[in-house]
This record gives sequence, C-alpha cells and structure tokens, in this order.
Amino acid sequence: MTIKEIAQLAGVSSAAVSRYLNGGYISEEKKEKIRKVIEETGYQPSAQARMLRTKRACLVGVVVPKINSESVSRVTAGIEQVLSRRGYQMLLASTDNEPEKEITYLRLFENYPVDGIVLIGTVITAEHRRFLKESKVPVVVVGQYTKYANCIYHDDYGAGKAMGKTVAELMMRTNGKRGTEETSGKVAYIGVTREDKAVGVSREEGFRAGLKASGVELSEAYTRKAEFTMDSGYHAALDLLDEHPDIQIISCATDTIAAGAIEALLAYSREQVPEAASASGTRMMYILNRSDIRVTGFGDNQFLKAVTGGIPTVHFGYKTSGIRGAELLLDVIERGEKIPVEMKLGFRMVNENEME
Amino acid sequence: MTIKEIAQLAGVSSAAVSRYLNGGYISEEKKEKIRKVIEETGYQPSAQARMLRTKRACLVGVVVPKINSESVSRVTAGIEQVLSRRGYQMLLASTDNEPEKEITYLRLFENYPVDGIVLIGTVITAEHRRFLKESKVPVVVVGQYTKYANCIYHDDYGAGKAMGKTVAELMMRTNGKRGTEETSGKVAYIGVTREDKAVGVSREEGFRAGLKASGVELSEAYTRKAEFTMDSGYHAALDLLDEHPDIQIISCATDTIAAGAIEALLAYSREQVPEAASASGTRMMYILNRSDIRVTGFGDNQFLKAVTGGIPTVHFGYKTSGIRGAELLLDVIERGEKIPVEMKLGFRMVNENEME
DNA sequence: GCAAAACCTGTAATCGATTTCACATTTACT
DNA sequence: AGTAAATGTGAAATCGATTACAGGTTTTGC
Repeated sequence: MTIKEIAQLAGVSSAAVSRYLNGGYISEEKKEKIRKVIEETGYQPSAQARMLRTKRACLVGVVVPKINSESVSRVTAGIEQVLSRRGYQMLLASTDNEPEKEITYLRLFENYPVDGIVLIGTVITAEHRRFLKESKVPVVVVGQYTKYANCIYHDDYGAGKAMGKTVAELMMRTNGKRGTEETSGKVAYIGVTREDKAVGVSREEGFRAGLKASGVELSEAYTRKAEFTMDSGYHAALDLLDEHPDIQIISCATDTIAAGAIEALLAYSREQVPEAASASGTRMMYILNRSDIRVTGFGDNQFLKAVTGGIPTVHFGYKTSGIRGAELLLDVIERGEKIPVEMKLGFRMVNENEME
Repeated sequence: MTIKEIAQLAGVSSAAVSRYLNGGYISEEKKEKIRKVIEETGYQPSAQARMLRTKRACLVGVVVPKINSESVSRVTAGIEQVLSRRGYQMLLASTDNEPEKEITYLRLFENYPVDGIVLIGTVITAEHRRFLKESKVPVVVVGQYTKYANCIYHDDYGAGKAMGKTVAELMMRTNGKRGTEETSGKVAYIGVTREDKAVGVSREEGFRAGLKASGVELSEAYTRKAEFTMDSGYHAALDLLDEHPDIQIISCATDTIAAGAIEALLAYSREQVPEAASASGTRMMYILNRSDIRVTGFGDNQFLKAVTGGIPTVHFGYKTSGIRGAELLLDVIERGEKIPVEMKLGFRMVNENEME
C-alpha cells in the first residue's frame, strides 16, 4: 500500500492524502473519503520515504556497551522518559563492549535516519573523536568526558576519593590502628582498563587519593584489572586472595565486579576451610562471619543490595544523566542550540546497612 | 554529501559511483578517481535512500520487554551472534513491559526499514495477533507460543513440573514426612500475570502438577502475583511471610522475583528477630541458618548464583532460542522459507550447591 | 576479419513519501 | 463591490540512492 494507491482509491491526489496525514488544508468531504480508504486498507505510510523527504524521524538512537546492566538501564530509562514525553522513540544498539562495534553502530545511526544519538561511553578512541567531530547528527555522550560533543559525566574522581576515605576508616576501625604500616597492604583494588577514563582512571585515582588522605597507600601488588563482568571480577579476586592471604578489603571499580569478588570469597573459603562442613548456608555464614574480608563497589546495584543486604558503594545519578542527556539532545535537535555543554553530576555514598 | 556531489567531484555519473559502491562494471581509471574523492570527503551513502530503493537493510529489529535482564540479554546475545556472522546488524527496542509500547515499536520497525523482527514475547494480545497476521516483514516470536508466526518457546510446563517435584522432595526431606497434610500449606508460590501464557500459566500449572504428583497441594492462600521485578517479589514475599509464619519454601516464577524474596527474608528476620544483633553479617547468617525457609526460582540467573551460592532454579536455553530464532528469521528473509515453524526447547534443573 | 560476448557509461525511471507552486474557490473586511 | 486573506487542490519537483536501458567500446573466438 502506497500513498498513490490510497489516493487513487479515494479519488484524490497523493498530495491530498499527504495533507490529510500531516494536517494541511483539506476539505471535510475528502477527509472523510480518505479516512475511510485508510481505515479499510489499514494503510501505514512508509517511515523511510517520509524521512528521506523530511529529514525528521522523531527517533533517537542510543549506543550502549551492554544491555544486561543496571547502570545502563537506569540511563536509558531516563532517556526514554524524556523522549516519550516529547514524542520521540528510542532505538538501542548494544556493542558488547567492543569499541569497533560502537563506531559501526554510530555510523549506522548516522546514515539511518535518526535525529540524534546518545552514546553511553566506555572508551573514546581517535576513531570516536573523528566521528564526533564529523557527525551529521547531534550526539550527546553520557558517562565520559569529551571535548568533541555535549557530554554528561559523573564525578568519578570525587566518588573514588570518598570511597577511599570510607575504606581507610573501615580498616582503622577494624584494626584499631591509625598507623600506615599496619594498614597499608591490606586493601586491594580491582579496577578496569585505563582506556576507560571515567572508571579506569578518574575513579581509581580518586580512590588512591582518598586512601592516601587517610594515610593508607594502595600497593601495586594489591591491584588487579578486570573487565566489566562478574566473571572477570571473580577471577581477579580469587587471584588476589591466593596471593595475599592478609587482604582485609577488596574494593572493586563496579558493583558487578564486586559481585564477582563476593563469589570468589565463597569459593575461596570453600578451599581454605574444608572443615567448614558442606551443609548449605554454612559456608556463606563462615564467609560473612570473616569480618576481616570485606568487599566494596561502585554503582549502587539494587540486585546486589537486595540479596546481600548491601555493601559500601556509591550511588551515581544514572537516571538523571539519561534525563539531562536526552534534554540536551532535544535542545540541539529542535532548537538548534549551538552552545556546547559539559555537565558533571555528583554522587552519594551508600554505606552497608546504613539504616542502623 | 550525496552521490551526485561525489559524481560531480570525480567527473563521472552518479550511476558510476553507485556501481563503484556496489560492484558493477567500472573501469580501473574511474574507480581510482572515485576512491580518491570518497576518501577525501569521507562520503557515506545514505542508508535510508538505499533502502528505499532496494528494500533491503541488512538489519533486524528486536523488541524486548526490558533491557536489564539476564534472560533477555542471553537471547539477544544469541541473536547477535547469528546476525553478525551473516552480515546483519541488530537494533533493539525496549518496551518496559508495556504491551502497547510493544505494538508501537513493532509498527516502527515495520515501517522503518528492517528486514525482519524478533519479538521477545510477554503477552500476546489481539493487537499482537493482528500485527503478526498483517505484518509486511517476517517476524519470529521468542519465548511464547503463537500460531500466527514462527515461534520458539521453552518447555515451561515441564520446567515447572520438575521444580514442583524438587520442591516437594525438599520439603519431605526437611520434614521427614510423606503425608499430604503436614506438607501442604507450607510451600508458597509467587507467580506472574496469567496474561503471560508461558510464565504465568504453563510454568505455574506445571509447578502445581509437579507438587501434586508428589502429594503436595499448593493452596491459593499461599500464592501471590508479582511483576517481573525484584521489588515486586520483595513485597509479595513479605506479604506471604506476614500472613503465613509457617512457610517453608517460597517458589518464585523467576530468579528476579526470587531475589526480591531473599531480600524480604532479610527484612523479615530483622523484624522478627530483633535480638539477632545488628552486627553486619549476623542477620544474613541467621537467615541462611533458618533452613526452614528456602527460596527457589526459574532462569538460572548467574548474578544470583554468584552472590548467594545458588538456589534451586531451572536453566533455559535462552541463548539457544536467540540463535535458533535468528536463523529462522534469516531463512525467511533470505530464502523466502514459507513453512511455518514452532520450536520447543528443553530445560535443565539446577540445584543449589550441585557440585557437592 | 567479423560476429558475439564482455565490458563501460550515462540518462532517466524508480522507490514512497512531502512540499512548492500555480491556480481556483470561499470568506472577510472596508 | 472590490480587495485581501484564507482555504483547497493537483501537477510536478524533490529527497538520495539503485538499476533498467540504450548505446558505445573492447576483447574473444573461429
């Protein structure tokens, strides 16, 4: 069914049908005729043809690193909220943490007709920068700082620092000491690639700074790199525990990694304490009882909080960043806003069992 | 940059450029010229115009109920694996569990040019059926049975039944009894809307059948309905625990709901056993120690398994269903396969601490 | 050496919509 | 009444690509 056929059936010109569809001058009489024909045929105009002509799709593309992620879903929820209120729809492209796929999908969205793109950033390569500079459609980057596009990012350094202080305090409270020698070397950190400036650099450096401010030094031997997966966190933590039996706190760059670390704690105890009988629950009790090994994260994952009761973590305004990002994007799309914007969002410490 | 401008710059016709791009007859000389111009300008052909003409996009749209979900992400991972191998790209639309949005996005994909659609189904309304019957583009439904499209679904009834039997056994082992009176009324079930035929009907009826086969009856007073969220599971479980202090097992329709139930157990114990001191970990120990309240789920969520050590659950071939779904879709798209297919995939019981 | 096949090329039609334009008809206002 | 403004209308141009077609050149085969 094309607009021509509809026009023919209704005995009008295709222009009339188009006007009917888009609210131009059209007599009641023809309106009725067209309405009827469309009703009968179930005609739906081709979005592609319309977009080819009008250059407007009322569509926004969002490129995300993975879909099974609470942080990502909070951001997209924020985006979706704004978009749907303003009559836009949202399409997602997941890149599975492969930066090249990111470029591919950015280009897809660029040529495909979307009015704007939100990139939930991980790493910003030269390729990314080139895209941002040359892109025909407006782009907003969420989660990473960049000069080449409007961006909204979180205060990862500040969050890291706050966590560092919290961890240092936790250690001192546990050990009842305030010296450096006694506490250093008992806190471990599982980070991510430094290519990710927000999480891999700022957050980690903030963490180090926070520790240092409280007189604790993070030793290189006590750090590991992981991917953004639970599995990867599991292996990194296991490795740490094997090598350094004196570890008291494992701080992780994300809650997902922290979940993996918790899993490792379970497995570790199974090996180390075979006499802790195999009855269900016993191991977990043992683990949780070992108050000398604690895990911290970043991101305030609700799932983790629910099933473990919560670990020290940081709440970022992910949903807010989605909301602001979408608003920024629509400003550019609809009002042609030209002034570049960089927005930094704060955070909130979430401590284990904070209700007490 | 359009093909015409490129043609102009290279001193050839637009047809020549098109042939260069798509591999038609073209002399080496012009090839070189065009290559250079494209190189310089960074020209990228408009996908929309191309598709308008060719009716092929090498794109598949996937409509999902939510993105922050392990099951959904496993399905999409399977789809993506097949698609990328065959040179297709994947676009996602998330509906946030709102069936009307599902229709909206299905229509978007239909008019937007995608070659095919995968619908990860929740409920199939009359509206859905109408779409499936009339759709211009091929559709595969994953996760629900339907007559109106190729579909791939899981053996939810069988899985439910197996879980029912497992639960019954667990109860008997705990109570050391085989009678009906003593065991009935101590197992609770948190299900979902019956509009979801797979999870809300088949899975639940299977569960009931499984229990019954072992002489246990699921009483209506011990069942609740929840959404597909942790929060909803939390409230349902709390409600159950409040009303029936004798509950021994809470079986949940999904692992996500089960996570909520575990959270409820934590909160419940905090209220019921105030003397269980507030020291971190103590509550959790208390909970896990209460071997008389257990939680089961469906879906084999890895996150849940990692941080809790695992609960009895069922593993479905989500990734496989994605793979098969994509293959089915491509068969229709590329080879015009006409024979309708219904595919039922099996399952595997996963029991807590099965390694022992 | 000559026909057939293969190789190149540009013009113009096409995809399915929107929108400009030129023109006709009403309605409103001095 | 006479002009201006508002309302309707369809033909044709347009968006940016692909491709059928018609025609020209070179290569191949015998």
